[in-house]
Amino acid sequence: MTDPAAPRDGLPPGVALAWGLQATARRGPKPTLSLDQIVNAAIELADAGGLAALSMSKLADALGFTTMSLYRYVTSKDDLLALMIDVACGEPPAPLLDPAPSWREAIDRWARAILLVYRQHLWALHVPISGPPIMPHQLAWLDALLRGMADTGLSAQDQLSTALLVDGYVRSWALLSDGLLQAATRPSDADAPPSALLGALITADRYPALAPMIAAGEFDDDEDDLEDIFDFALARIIDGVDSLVQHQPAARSPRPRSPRRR
Amino acid sequence: MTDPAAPRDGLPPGVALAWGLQATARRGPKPTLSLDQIVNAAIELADAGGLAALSMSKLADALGFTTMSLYRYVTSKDDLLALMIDVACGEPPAPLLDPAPSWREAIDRWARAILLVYRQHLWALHVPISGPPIMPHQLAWLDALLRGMADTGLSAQDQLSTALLVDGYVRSWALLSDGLLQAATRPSDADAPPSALLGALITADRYPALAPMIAAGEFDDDEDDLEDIFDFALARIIDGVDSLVQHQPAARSPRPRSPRRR
DNA sequence: ACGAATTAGTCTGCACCATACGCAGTGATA
DNA sequence: TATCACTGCGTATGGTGCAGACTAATTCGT
Repeated sequence: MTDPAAPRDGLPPGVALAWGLQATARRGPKPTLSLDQIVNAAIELADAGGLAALSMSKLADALGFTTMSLYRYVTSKDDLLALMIDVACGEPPAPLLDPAPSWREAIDRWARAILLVYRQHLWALHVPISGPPIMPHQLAWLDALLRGMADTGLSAQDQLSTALLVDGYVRSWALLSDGLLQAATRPSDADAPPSALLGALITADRYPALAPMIAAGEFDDDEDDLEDIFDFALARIIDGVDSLVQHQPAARSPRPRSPRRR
Repeated sequence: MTDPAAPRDGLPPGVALAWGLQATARRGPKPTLSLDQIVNAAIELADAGGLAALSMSKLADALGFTTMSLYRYVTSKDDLLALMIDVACGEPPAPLLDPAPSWREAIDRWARAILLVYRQHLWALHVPISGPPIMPHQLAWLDALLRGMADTGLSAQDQLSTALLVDGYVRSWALLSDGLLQAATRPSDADAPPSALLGALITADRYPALAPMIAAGEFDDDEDDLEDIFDFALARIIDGVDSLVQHQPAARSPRPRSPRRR
């Protein structure tokens, strides 16, 4: 309880730091390190080599300090990860905050913008979610998306649900597409062989719908195909929202919230 | 290269095992363990305590063997994880394979069925994706979904993209909803306080769209709200596919594949 | 029937991990 | 000036995945 990162009531340790509310210390030697340095160096390491490449000792080495000195700034590695995610998200780019020609366009732009972020910091998606988003930058992104949906006429709940849908798909897509690309650009030790061998295993009687597609080569995706898949899915999501918007013009409440208990 | 798990050309080690093509060994003492035992015990451990609770030594302890004995059956922990995922998926339940009244219904049922699986084996979603799905049960699930979409009239590529969309959203939803529920059912050390404190931090000038929603309590989700969110998103996805099906009745090819290079 | 070949499980050891704890020095405050 | 909160470091603990040598069991070729 003597760490400098215990500033306010109830808040989880890292969260308070991210909002910049630490009771600035006075006594003692000036810190030669700073939280910013640490977090940025950690992001650099994780960007380069994934979460596996980020250990407290490697991070300390990169900064020229010993492992344990980091714990003066961060209460645990999980804490550090939370801060890293928030910094890595960054502020939503300015064009996203300008009013878009339509909410369809707004969602589309938002999804593509955050996909870039996720791709750049893929490790962030591997950090387990431990609660609702409460970090400033995450909320800023969410706010940007909600602003774009303002003129859909949807209820607040539906807007939130839509935001979760869009973000959720982008996240899983970022993970999947990276896995596919990485597999495709590997030394080929397990590239062509499976394609042939699997063709023999995926028989039409066990996989009646899949087998013909494999045989037709629909699985041999290159990078452009992957982009097509994302475009397709995003368009489907937006169409799905659109069909709701069209059919429920204004002041709708077709999905009443379950009555509040307690 | 002397392990019994090196069966066929090119295939990654675990994959071959999952398809059941190991060159059955002859000489030497009879194995007292079996791959099934190991994988099932590992799944049990992971189900109970997450991926963090699964270490080779804990697994060996649970089976009453030493750590290293496991490596006679499995070439690496990653290998084990791949096998675990395949077994944990299991065969798609029978009702999913019966023809549904409509493809809309088929997608809906499939998504809810696989959500149950993901919820039961959440750890599986934390294992990084390392390539296209090539395990038998994963492909069986994919095939089941594709069968349900057969009468959409969509191209094979669009069907695949749709499948990826549905699965991708379910995955991210399983992860998120678990995180939210876990946070909500925690000892309350960080439950009520943030809600109040964050309200003060999330100001209307920095978060113009979000702040009113927070103030209105749209964020205080209970379990039923979470189900509503999933229902909503799934309906949006299906609607989005529907709008494409409606506008492109048959034999469509509006999204030409990018021309094959190489 | 017997030795050779092959395999199952164990043991030891290595490199690495997060982090608890205590200590030395620093430097602003009383 | 004396205090003492604070920074940064060293050491230590108990964990991880896994390489490699070793023992004992089993089966094949002869």
